[in-house]
Order: sequence, then structure tokens, then C-alpha cells
Amino acid sequence: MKSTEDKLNHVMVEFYEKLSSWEQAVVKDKGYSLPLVHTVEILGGNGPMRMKELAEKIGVTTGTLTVQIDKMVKLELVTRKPHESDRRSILVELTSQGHELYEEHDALHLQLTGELTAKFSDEERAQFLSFLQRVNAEF
Amino acid sequence: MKSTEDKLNHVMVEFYEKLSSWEQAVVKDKGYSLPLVHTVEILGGNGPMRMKELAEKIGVTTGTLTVQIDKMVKLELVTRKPHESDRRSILVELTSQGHELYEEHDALHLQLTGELTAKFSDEERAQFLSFLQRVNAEF
DNA sequence: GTAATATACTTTGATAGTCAAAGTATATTA
DNA sequence: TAATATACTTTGACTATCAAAGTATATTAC
Repeated sequence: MKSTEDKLNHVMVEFYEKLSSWEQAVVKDKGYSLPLVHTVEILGGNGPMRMKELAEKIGVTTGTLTVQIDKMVKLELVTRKPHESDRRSILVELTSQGHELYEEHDALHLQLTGELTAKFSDEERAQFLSFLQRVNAEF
Repeated sequence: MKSTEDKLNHVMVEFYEKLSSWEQAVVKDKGYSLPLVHTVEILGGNGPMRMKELAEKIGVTTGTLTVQIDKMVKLELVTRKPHESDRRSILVELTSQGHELYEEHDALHLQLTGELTAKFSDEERAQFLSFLQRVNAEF
């Protein structure tokens, strides 16, 4: 007999896998690459960010990120701007076009969220939200 | 003011991003590639699977998967076996070494799950489990 | 029952993503 | 002020990926 912890672990992994498949399918459909959309998603959700921090969140080296950001600058999705207090650092920021792409992608996520929790009551949705907030806070 | 749906959407994305970073860090640490561990994770969680189905879950073409599986066969992590009723198909299956890797990786996930829900009561954990099960069922 | 079409997988050649290591510039510490 | 650390970029080699073409088996239409 499996413990609740065990089951919880597996449904979390399953949720992650399914979201990952979904993301991949959506992104491919739009003609953008996964790393590009991933970058937009993080910048859109968190605001301008240093290269170092962004690289960590994405899970690549700063070298890899430099070339990714170069491409995105050419596509006018992001800009580099100097860090106000540390001249070694650079802030990467979405352009208005980048924001547009973020909003567009976020709308798809919102639709998915709606579908996934369609059968939840308002109270259940609020509880689920609270659980996820607590989990995210521990990460 | 943001709606609960909006917040729920964003905490779900945040959870996904964080798990994704975590996975990347863990995998890199172990010296395996992300696609390799991802494949082991899916086979371990779901049992033997056709190439087509596996490719869809991972989010790559079958061409890409063929070369990935070739490598994993060489590493003795998986084997190919014929599909019993469709001779075009092939089942990919974890070897005992593959299972070992799966268990090892799963243990790390379990530990993470424990940490993330350390402050949950037993009842809350059960509720959270139930919510995630319902969400996964809608995917 | 056979021909046409569809499906599952593999192979191949080109492209994109990745890292490690070395290079440049700025910050911090001794 | 010198030594060391940090943030980013560049480079070269390697890995992952796809699209398209190839092979074998299934299914459908006639």
C-alpha cells in the first residue's frame, strides 16, 4: 500500500509531465522555440532580471543565455539595459512586442487552467490556490 | 484586482518553472542528460510504452526518440521488445538498471515532495492530493 | 483479394541548443 | 593597491532536434 506522500509525489510528477507536454505542443504550434518562450514566460512573470538570475531560472549557463538573448534582441522581443548599481551586470527586459507575446501565451495558460479546474467549486479553487502558494514558498 | 483563476494560473506556472529548475539541477548533478532522465521517468511511472506514445509524452519526434533510445540501449537502461499485436510497433521497456536509476531519481522527488509539504497536516496533504488527481484527470 | 492509403519506426543531413573554458570588464577583499 | 571574485561574452566542440525520405506492416476501399 502506497503512502499519501508517495501518491502525492507521483501526481506532482505527473502534473509536471503533462504541463511540459502541453507547453511543448503549444510552443511548436506557434513556431517559436521552447527556450525562447520559456525566457519570455519568466521575464513576463517576474519582470526585468539579470543574466545570471535568468540563466539559473532557465537552467542553462550564462554563455548559453547570451546567445539566446542575442537572438531575442534581434527579434525585438527583449532589450539589454545597464544595471543601475553594478556595471558588470545587465538587465534583460521585455519590449512591448515581448510583452505581447507573453500576454498571448499567458492567455493560453489561463484557458488551460480554466479547463483543468472547471469542475472545482469556488471554494475548492481557493483552497487549491492556497496549497500551491504554500508549496511554492517552500521551494 | 486579479481573479482567483488568474492567480491559480500563475502559481501553477510558477510551480512548473520551479520544478523544472530543480529537475535540471538534479540531473546535471548526476551526470545524465535531461532527455535521458526524462525518458526513464516516464517509463518508470507508466510502464513499457510504444515509441510513438513515448515521443508524444516527451514532446519530440519519433526520429529524435529513435536516436535517444539507441543510446539508452547501449547504456543498458532500456530494451526494445516487439509489440504483441502490431508488428510495426515496438515497446520500450526499462531494464533492471533502468529501474534502479528510476528508483534513485524517484527517491529524490519524494524527498522534495516531503520538503515542500512539510508544513501540511495529514488532512491537507490528502486534500492537495485529491485536487491534483482531479486536475490530472482533466488533462 | 488486391491496390491504395495510412501508420510505426528508422535513417540521414542540416540546424539549433548546449557546455566548458578562455577572455574582458567591473567589484570586492586583503 | 594588489589579489581575488563576479558578471557577462566569445569560441569551439558536442548533443539534441527536426523534416523529409526510406522500410515494413496495417487498414481501407473497391
